[in-house]
Amino acid sequence: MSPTLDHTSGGCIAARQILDRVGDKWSIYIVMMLSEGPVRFNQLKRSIEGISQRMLTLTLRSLERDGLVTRTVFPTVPQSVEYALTDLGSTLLEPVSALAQWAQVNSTQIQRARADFDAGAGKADEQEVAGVTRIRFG
Amino acid sequence: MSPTLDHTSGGCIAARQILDRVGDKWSIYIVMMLSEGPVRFNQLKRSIEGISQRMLTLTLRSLERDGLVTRTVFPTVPQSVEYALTDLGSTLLEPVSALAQWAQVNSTQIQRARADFDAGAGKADEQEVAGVTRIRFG
DNA sequence: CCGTATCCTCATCGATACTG
DNA sequence: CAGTATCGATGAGGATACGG
Repeated sequence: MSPTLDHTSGGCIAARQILDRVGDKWSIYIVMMLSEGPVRFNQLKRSIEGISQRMLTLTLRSLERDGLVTRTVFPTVPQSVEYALTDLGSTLLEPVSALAQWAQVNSTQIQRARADFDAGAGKADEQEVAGVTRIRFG
Repeated sequence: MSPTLDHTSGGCIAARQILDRVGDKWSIYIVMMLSEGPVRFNQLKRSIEGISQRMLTLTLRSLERDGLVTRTVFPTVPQSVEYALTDLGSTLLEPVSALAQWAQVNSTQIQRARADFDAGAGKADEQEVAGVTRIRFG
């Protein structure tokens, strides 16, 4: 393990804040769709399976507010609006991709752990119980 | 920017799954508290500001189910229970810390973006509007 | 000390309908 | 095409009380 992992109080707060930002239901989908260049509103809506118009608007506004995406209106008729990652938004892709990669690498292990846990649920004699290796003093 | 960022369909799914896992309100706090060694239930409860007993239990169960933490019961009187990261849980700390570091580095920039956005809200003449640089065709 | 059970609240999000 | 407005369901999560 790396000895330089940041698990200080500040690190916790920072982690939570960014997870609040990008941990919602749709943000990463949008960020990843925009990773290759600007995309129009309805293009996003079509390519992100299951997103509602409402949530697409809300999530884009929120990303725009945080300086992660830009919104550009083209006054054509009918109008079209393009969304694109800012430089800041682009840099976010790196740690997010690292997380995604971790997930892909360890997904089978997690699935097995879940299956094992669910299989053993309720069986008291399968629970891990340590012997009394220490006496309480206090 | 790195040319090897994974924004494939599989990468999206993987990202969402891990964010569902670790993006909830309390998981990172717990994982980070356990990063330096085993901690007992009530120690966790005391050190994680604002967590309820209910949510601590639920989140720990969920982390245990996914093979990220272990639960060890010491049959002392009264009983004590220690939680610790598994090897898998430890490896998760790295991408999570990367995210936290990104958040810390860019937090001021985000705060300013928010302030700017909120200040300009409602003022139509401040919105970014592109000229008609292309004609719609179909 | 370490939980589980119950109730209650509030934010999130989908569905639908309507505007420039 | 790109939104906004409104409503309703759902579920996450806090408070509290109780049990092993």
